[in-house]
Amino acid sequence: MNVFNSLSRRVEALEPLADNTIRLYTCGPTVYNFAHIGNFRAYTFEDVLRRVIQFNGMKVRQVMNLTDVDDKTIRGANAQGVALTAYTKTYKDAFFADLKRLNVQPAEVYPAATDHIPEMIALVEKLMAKGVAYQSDDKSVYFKVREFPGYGKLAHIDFDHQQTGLRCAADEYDKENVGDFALWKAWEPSDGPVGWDSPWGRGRPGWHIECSAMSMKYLGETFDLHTGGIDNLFPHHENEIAQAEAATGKPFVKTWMHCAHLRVNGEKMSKSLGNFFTLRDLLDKGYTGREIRYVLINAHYRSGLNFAFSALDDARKSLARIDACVEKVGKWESGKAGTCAFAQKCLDDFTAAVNDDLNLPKAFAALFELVRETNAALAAAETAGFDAGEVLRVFRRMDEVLGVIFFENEKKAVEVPADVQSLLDARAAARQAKNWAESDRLRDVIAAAGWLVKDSKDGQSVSPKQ
RNA sequence: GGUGGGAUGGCCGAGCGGUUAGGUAGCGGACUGCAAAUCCGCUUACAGCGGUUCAACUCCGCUUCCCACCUCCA
Repeated sequence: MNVFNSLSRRVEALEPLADNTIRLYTCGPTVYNFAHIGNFRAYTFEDVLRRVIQFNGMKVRQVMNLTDVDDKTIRGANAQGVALTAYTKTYKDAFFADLKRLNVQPAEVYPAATDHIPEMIALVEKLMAKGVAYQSDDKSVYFKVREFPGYGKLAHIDFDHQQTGLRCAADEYDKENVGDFALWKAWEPSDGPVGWDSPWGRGRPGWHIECSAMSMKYLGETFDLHTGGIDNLFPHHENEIAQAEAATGKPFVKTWMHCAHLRVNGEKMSKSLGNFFTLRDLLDKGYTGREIRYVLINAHYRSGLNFAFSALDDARKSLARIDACVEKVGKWESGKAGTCAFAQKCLDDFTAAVNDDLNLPKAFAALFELVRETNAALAAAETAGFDAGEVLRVFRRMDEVLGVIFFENEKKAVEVPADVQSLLDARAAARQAKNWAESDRLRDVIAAAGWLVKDSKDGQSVSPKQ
């Protein structure tokens, strides 16, 4: 399995540092609002990543943090006059519900920042002791970027040739150097009741320290893999490296992976453009989690993904075609047991694709090749004699990574209502009598009731109209 | 100003120095009482201008346009 490492900027083999287990830290949500589909591109990318690792016979220990204390959560809680924990709980619960709708496998650990304040304070103390952090006149504690020689190695930025403060007010804080970042933020009146006591006075942790403290707690001081959206590469991940490596003197993370942004109709998603969608927005429009997942994972994670509703419509049709094929294979009982050459070929192509830096579009091409070959073989049933069980096994194997074929939590069992069933019975009788006019009329009636009738040699079948 | 990534057929979206990506849409045919589904075939795209090469969508240069990051947005 090969992946692109943002640190080396090369495709490298991903091999566990220990125990045949990939220790994976994935930057999670700030729980101040419902997550949007851009966020979910990152989470589905990480889900596919962990699935491919497992597909290759390795184990995964994934940690995803929940940032439940920062400017936005504090502002939101205080604006509503509720406790921070009560405010964030709504969005934590919503987040997990959304992940489930997208068939994202749960991480092994979901640590919340507010449950790890002591660990963060301990890490800051360590950095103070090493002389790479200082408390300024504003009582906040900052990391001294100049004291960490490797600063910029992830983002590949040469800070001697940067114009800083172009986008952000540089005079906002009382820092020695504009690049220095907050490890501990001193309490301010606007924080209201939110705050923790520390050796530096009341305050709260900086954002970056949370990930360094929690990742090292659950994964060790050096671990395999750390991921997030490309926007996290700098400064967040750069700062995590600085904090962790300055504290431990050891390499922090071996491999970094970042996914590109999602755009909507070619533009950055933003509320002012009116193209800002939460998962809930799309579900309300009638799209399913399965269809959304299909769209999100059907582009290479390092390429910008241009999201459009037409893509969801295409996804619906593509999935229906896969479903139809899988259903037919499931019903097909071939006498021939053993191997299936075309299925094996498709699985080989699929495996090569996912192991080539998670090339999901290519993997899907292998899946559709299997669909096409299978349909062709089924159409030529008498002479085919392939092993249907083998084909089904390959579909299942592929779905270990894709998670869109056997999407059980949304492929609800189809129950035909009694009134539709009686119409079907009447239609069957009409067809028996070759009364085509009545047969067609009943088909229309059934269609009006929301069901699609198909005729075949074996009689009629119905499925809910999409 | 600095850095990085892009511009592929109606739409989405891979890829590689010469061999079909794939999906969806469209067209024609087979099958079907008619549909639907399925199968077969077709429609042969790589921003523009130069250059390298026997051969470039794929390498190099320039131009145009887009996106991201440059200190707390996945």
